[in-house]
Amino acid sequence: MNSALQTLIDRGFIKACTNYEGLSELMDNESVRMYVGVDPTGKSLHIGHMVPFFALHHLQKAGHQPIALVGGGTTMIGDPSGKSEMRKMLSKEEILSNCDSIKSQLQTVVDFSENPEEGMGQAIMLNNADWLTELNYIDFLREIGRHFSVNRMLSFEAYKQRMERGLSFIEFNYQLLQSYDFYILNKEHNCRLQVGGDDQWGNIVSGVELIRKMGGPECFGLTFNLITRADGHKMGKSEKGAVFLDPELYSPYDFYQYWRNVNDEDTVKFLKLFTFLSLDEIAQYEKEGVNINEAKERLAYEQTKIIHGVEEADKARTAALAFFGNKADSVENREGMPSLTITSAELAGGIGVLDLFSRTDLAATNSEARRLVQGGGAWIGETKVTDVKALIDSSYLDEHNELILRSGKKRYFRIIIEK
RNA sequence: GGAGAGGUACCCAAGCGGCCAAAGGGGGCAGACUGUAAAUCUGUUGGUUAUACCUUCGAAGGUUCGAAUCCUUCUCUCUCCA
Repeated sequence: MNSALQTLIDRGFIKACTNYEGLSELMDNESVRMYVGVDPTGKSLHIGHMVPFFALHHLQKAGHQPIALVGGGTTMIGDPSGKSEMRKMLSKEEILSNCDSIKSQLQTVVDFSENPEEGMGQAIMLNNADWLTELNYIDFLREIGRHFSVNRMLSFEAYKQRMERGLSFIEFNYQLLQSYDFYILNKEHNCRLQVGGDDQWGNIVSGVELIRKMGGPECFGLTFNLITRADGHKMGKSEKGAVFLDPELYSPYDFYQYWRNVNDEDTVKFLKLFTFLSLDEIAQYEKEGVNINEAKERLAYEQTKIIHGVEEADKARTAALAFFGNKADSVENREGMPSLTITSAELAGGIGVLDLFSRTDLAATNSEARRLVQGGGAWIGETKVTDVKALIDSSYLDEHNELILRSGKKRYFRIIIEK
């Protein structure tokens, strides 16, 4: 088996492949161009989107050439999946701006630079709007549509389920468009492999078949396991919704905490999938008697480092250690914490607890803050606040002239006082 | 085009004239237990200047002392038939 492919298998990425032997041979013989699709429906990706890109990272390192294909064209018609959701018809401008931010996020894992390191493959980013928007319906049906059998499409698992609940014509066409993408990428860029989540299996296979029917070379499809959590929750979802990569939407501190708090059973699995640590190194954490919390700290640190950079990772880690590890909580250690600045004049006048908490991320509204106080989960420093009418003034300041608000045991927020 | 069934809070889902800010479950938050884990148990879960008030049950009108509940129109979704 090809060593790069073997790496993906060992790390737990792979679910299925259209032809292991063929792909392995191809990868042994040449630098393979491969693609994965991503829809620019939002400003930020979340960690669930990243699995295929982590896989691409390993393949790029082995000298293969990743293509990130943003679905600018497919997004134009809106994604109809999810029955209660309104179709998102994004403007071209929105899509373009989304593409930009998505690219910068992908750059943390895949190297798109012009001159990648020695031995690494060249990565590029393309947008399927470039060819999809020009399509002529009649031509498309004549050349592409005739290769698809409705009977066969309906036999795919993805559609079977939708037959129960209803399936719009537009959604039914996704498979054709995605297959066409693969066909174009093969023709124009010599792309031989498409990778994606397991839910993409049907679409990927039909792309491979389309290329064959159109007289192209044998192409390959590779899908990755849908990542699940041991507790059955959806990967990448948290109390705040999706765990976004954008620091504006999900602070690096919270991001670190998300990984720090994964299930015991998931820890090693996630180390393999979401970090670049060698398997040997990860094996250290699997040994009997190893403190599972060390593994989780490592996971959180490595993952934060990849997405937000060393600096943010360090800050998040020191902040976390300061509050959970009983280390001296110097001001530097608080840097990674979400914070808010208020003036000393305002504080001197006294601020109601509810008001103060609702201005932080700890409570969205006054009522939520009230519940928190009444439930006994609101803290300022080491003082539990139990009176909803309490006025917070400078007497609450700690030795660093700051306020550290806390919701329960885990969520912290730092109030910085401006003179 | 015809017939029927529906649109309820973050999600699923009860309610079918006042006791409804709306049962139950999921999810979230907090408390207990812990290892910043899981499981379990308890509380809580529209908003506000808070023993009261305001806005919510697809949209707009109407009946009524009083509507998520009844009537009219509109709109969207689904199922069956053509």
